[in-house]
Amino acid sequence: MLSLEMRHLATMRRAARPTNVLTTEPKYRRIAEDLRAAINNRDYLHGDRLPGENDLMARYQVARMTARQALGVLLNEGIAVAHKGSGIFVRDFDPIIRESLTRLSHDRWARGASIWSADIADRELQVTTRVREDAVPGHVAPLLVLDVGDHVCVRERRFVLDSQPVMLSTSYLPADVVRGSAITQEDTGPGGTYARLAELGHEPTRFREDVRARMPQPHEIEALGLFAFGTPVIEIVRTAFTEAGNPIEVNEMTLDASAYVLRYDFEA
Amino acid sequence: MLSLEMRHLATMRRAARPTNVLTTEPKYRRIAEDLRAAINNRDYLHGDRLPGENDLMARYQVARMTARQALGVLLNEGIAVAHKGSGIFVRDFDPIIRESLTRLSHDRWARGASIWSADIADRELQVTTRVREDAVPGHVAPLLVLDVGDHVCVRERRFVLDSQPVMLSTSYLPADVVRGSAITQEDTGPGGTYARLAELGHEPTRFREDVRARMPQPHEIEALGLFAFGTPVIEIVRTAFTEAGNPIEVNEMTLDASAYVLRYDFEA
DNA sequence: GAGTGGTCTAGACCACATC
DNA sequence: ATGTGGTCTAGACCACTCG
Repeated sequence: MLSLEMRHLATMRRAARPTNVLTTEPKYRRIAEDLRAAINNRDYLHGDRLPGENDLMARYQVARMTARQALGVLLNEGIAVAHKGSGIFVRDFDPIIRESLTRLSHDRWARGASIWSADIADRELQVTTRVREDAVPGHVAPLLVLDVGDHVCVRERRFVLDSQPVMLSTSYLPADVVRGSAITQEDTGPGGTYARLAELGHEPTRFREDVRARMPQPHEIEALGLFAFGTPVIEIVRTAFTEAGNPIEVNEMTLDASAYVLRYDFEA
Repeated sequence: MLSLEMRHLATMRRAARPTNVLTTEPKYRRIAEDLRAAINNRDYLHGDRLPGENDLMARYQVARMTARQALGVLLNEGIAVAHKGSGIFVRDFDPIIRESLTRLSHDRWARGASIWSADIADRELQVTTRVREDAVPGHVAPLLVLDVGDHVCVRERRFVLDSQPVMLSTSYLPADVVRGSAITQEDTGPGGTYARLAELGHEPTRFREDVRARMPQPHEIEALGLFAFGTPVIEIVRTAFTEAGNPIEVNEMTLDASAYVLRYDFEA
């Protein structure tokens, strides 16, 4: 183990940065680099336990806080996850592929199939739904071309796959349009919201998805059961338009980025 | 300020968790919550300086490391950015919208326009390109239906917008196909790589984009000039197929998630 | 019970930015 | 010159997990 440290002391002086002749990386980062290199080198595989705080303190002769800082780097990078009382483990990435274009093809949802069926095959999906009517949020109003104070039907859903929450979804529809339809019920019936909209004469035919990634807020960490560090969320804002080009629904989705790959297929 | 702390001591005992009757949030998190709430409450606006370590130590009567930990939460959430020697500031989000579908429409790139022109209007874009030939990387080989050991033309590009690096792009093409064409040059000529592929009888007509988000690796932090904390990257793997359905190019893109929104428009 | 990560204290020195 | 964040030490107690 000492030889390990000697090697790193030898590589401590690195290529010069702007002003100084010698720039030394902070200790915690060099420790993190070692661990990262070892992981990339397959010394530790998915699920393997990494050296803990005490190991690193002994190996590198540093204080506990410095060892923690080094491990914190890997947690922040999402390369490792901490299990309290047990250790820090290498993380893997085995995502759900979300087929985005074909999912919304007319023949699929018009027949009554869930738009989710293509994505997750035969894995067990549980959905909890809450519906309410409320004033349109400020950031949604312009997307639906509504005025502040106008009311919307708000459908909040939480998707749990194999007992693992994977997505939060909040859908906004003009209250005047959907009032009295099954859209205001928890169960929207066969074909879901879009089939009901079609029956109401507002069939959605064009879609826009705006995708961004960011770090989660605490309530999202809790609702999605994310690890406290290193897991971004993907935010999708989908707007559905009628043939006439009028927006009829806005759906804000928040996805655990460690669980998803979004797939978009299209033609030139 | 004392009253502020008193309020929080009052709300310190929270809704019960699994076993314990009383669960107390760690100090650093309650401090972080205060700051987050203040930001959401518009007490601090984009670019405003937040209370620093010394402020928080005095306000909350905690040690420096605890105050640092609280600020670290906001940095990790990407809500704030640290400027050494100056302070910690509220961050904003003013993204480039990347129009993904129309960008690749045939008439656009066939006419010689850059696929980027639609995205960024008249802002100044600089591209640095490196081209080389190499053995196909293991993770790319199956996408291009190549065997290990087969060679590919590798085009590495770095896009800098208004002196801010925003995207890294690595494109792989079968070496046998593109050898001798302008694709192996830094400047691929009018219409770019796809126009040259068309001339070679391998016109791409179908595209697949797989999108994921993750935390950046150190070399990506450096290459993209990211803040060290709180900024995920978006990874796009685009595969281009010919009319016959054969993959002809794989392009791995890495985007600063704080700089981009991906927009996908499509029809039912 | 021994080991793990999670939180916290009370100091210290440094590089950097601003005035 | 002062204040800022960045790094680091050397302790401590806790809750949790596992054998």
